[in-house]
Amino acid sequence: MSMNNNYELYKVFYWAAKTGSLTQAARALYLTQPSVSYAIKQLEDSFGITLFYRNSKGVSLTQEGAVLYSYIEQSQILISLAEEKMVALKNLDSGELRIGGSDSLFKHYLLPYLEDFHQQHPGIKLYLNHGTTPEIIAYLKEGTIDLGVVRMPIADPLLEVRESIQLQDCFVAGGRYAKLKDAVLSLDMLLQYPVILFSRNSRARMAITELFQSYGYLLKPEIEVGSVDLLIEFARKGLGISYVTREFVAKELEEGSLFEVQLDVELPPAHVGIMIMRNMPLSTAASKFMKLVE
Amino acid sequence: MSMNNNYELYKVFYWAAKTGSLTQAARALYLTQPSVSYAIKQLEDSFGITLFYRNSKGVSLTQEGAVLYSYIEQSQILISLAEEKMVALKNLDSGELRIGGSDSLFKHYLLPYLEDFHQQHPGIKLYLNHGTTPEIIAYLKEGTIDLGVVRMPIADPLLEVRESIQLQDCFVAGGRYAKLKDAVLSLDMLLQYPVILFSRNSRARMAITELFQSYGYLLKPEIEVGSVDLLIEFARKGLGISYVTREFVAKELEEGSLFEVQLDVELPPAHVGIMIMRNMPLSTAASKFMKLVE
DNA sequence: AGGAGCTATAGACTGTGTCTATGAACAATA
DNA sequence: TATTGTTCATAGACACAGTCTATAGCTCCT
Repeated sequence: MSMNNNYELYKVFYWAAKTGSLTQAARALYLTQPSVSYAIKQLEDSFGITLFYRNSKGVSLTQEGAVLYSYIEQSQILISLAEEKMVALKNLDSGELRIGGSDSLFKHYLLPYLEDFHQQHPGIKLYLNHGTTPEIIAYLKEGTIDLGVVRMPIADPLLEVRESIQLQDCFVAGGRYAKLKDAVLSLDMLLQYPVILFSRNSRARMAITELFQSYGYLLKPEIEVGSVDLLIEFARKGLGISYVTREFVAKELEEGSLFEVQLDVELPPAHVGIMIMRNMPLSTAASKFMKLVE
Repeated sequence: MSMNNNYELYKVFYWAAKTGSLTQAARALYLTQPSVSYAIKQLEDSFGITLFYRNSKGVSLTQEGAVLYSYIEQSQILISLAEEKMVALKNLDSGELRIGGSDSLFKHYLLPYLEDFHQQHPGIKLYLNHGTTPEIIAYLKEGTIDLGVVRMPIADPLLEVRESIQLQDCFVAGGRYAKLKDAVLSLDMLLQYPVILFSRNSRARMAITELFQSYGYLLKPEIEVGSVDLLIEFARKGLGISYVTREFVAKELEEGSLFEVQLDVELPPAHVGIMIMRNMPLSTAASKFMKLVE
């Protein structure tokens, strides 16, 4: 009558109808037979409708019981699927991981971790979202990505930033400037050469510009490019001296197609930070990935 | 972790997700906010997964919470539909009523009740199943019909029979035998005339044959037909004297197209019984119909 | 007749899901 | 920067709903 049913009763009803036996339903639900009997009675009383015929070999649905079952069966199946799905999400057999960052960080820093993670959890879909630092922060705040990988420092009260590895930016040149290989340049000497920098809105660009400024110099690039690859490529071709992250040109430095230009001042180190939303729980996949990186 | 959830928790989850607020969910469920908070926490703990982001203006689903919701929403909608349907069944706004009986009983006895019932409950589908008494009993036992309307007596321990109206069978003839109108015949006198009987397996036929037998006569029909309508039609056309239920030829007797042949013995009355399965609950529609007939 | 199923009922107990009261965090006012 | 009104979380107390065990009644089968 009251129609304010405990949904638990439907679970009992489902198993009673499915097995055709209150005793078997009790076994399936880890209950005793009287409990099941009681639950079914409750459900019947609440509707004012008899749902089962009771006979000596079990129970069978009445006309009305069969109607109810046609709905409840679907409903219970959905719940079972939901529970399976949640286990899968928990076990990282399924789900998604959405990361924001710059192309270069993806390629030179995150790639090995991503490969590792993907191998461990092939069921997790990876979404890599690249953009500038402000864009990444915006994505994070609107929930489009789970975490962002950017250069420090980040000072946003809504964000929690975990410092990761330290990178060292430096100036590199190719064979055309081989004479500089063993020299130690001052900043103003460097400015005699064409400099290639990353585009204006990058944090590395801002950092080095400020450094020159603090010594009273104006750093004005000859060439400005939009990707680390081009930065490397142009330096190798001898178009100028590129300001890049040393770790990102490790291969080129080793094989000798690029060499580092020594300076008489120390360049500031760059820290990579992993940003997440403060006070917001991470998805299982995201927190697992964070652990992997640490 | 345990995955042995009380399904009641999903109801709470559904409303929390739907309204985006634990407080509003509590209102919808007639609970207090802490109860809802507790329920959600339980669900989250059981999965080991955070389902909601909590912020100062309510809650919103996490990635995983949204996955869960996509399943649970459907499930809850189905349950709501089921509950609505049960109310409809209870109120007889929907459902079905399946009755077994002979054509003649449907037409001459049940019809007014059926019309009445259908007018009161237009949502109930009527299924009329005609057959012989043993067939009706079989239908009843296999659950194909809710109740059967047959002639008494019925002696089956599995059946419960409620006696309804009493019918009186009699012999009727048409104009060609007008000379018998005021006569009172004995059984052997009647046997001088062609007799028209209903088919062998009918209970009325069996009853009258036995009566003749008890007086030492053999009743052998000239014509044997399969419907009451034909019984009437043949008598009117003068093909013989028909044995029919008086109540079923009331119209013909009144308009004078048939008259009753008086006998010097009393013919046994026939009782109509409504059969249902003993110890089996009736559907709401069926029990309502039973009341209507009484 | 006896036994082995099934479901229903009675009575006792436990623990879960309630409640109230309060705290803490945040947002939107003044 | 207080003030007020939201939100959700937590603590502690309590009642009763949903369990259990034990038993009875019924039907079917050997």
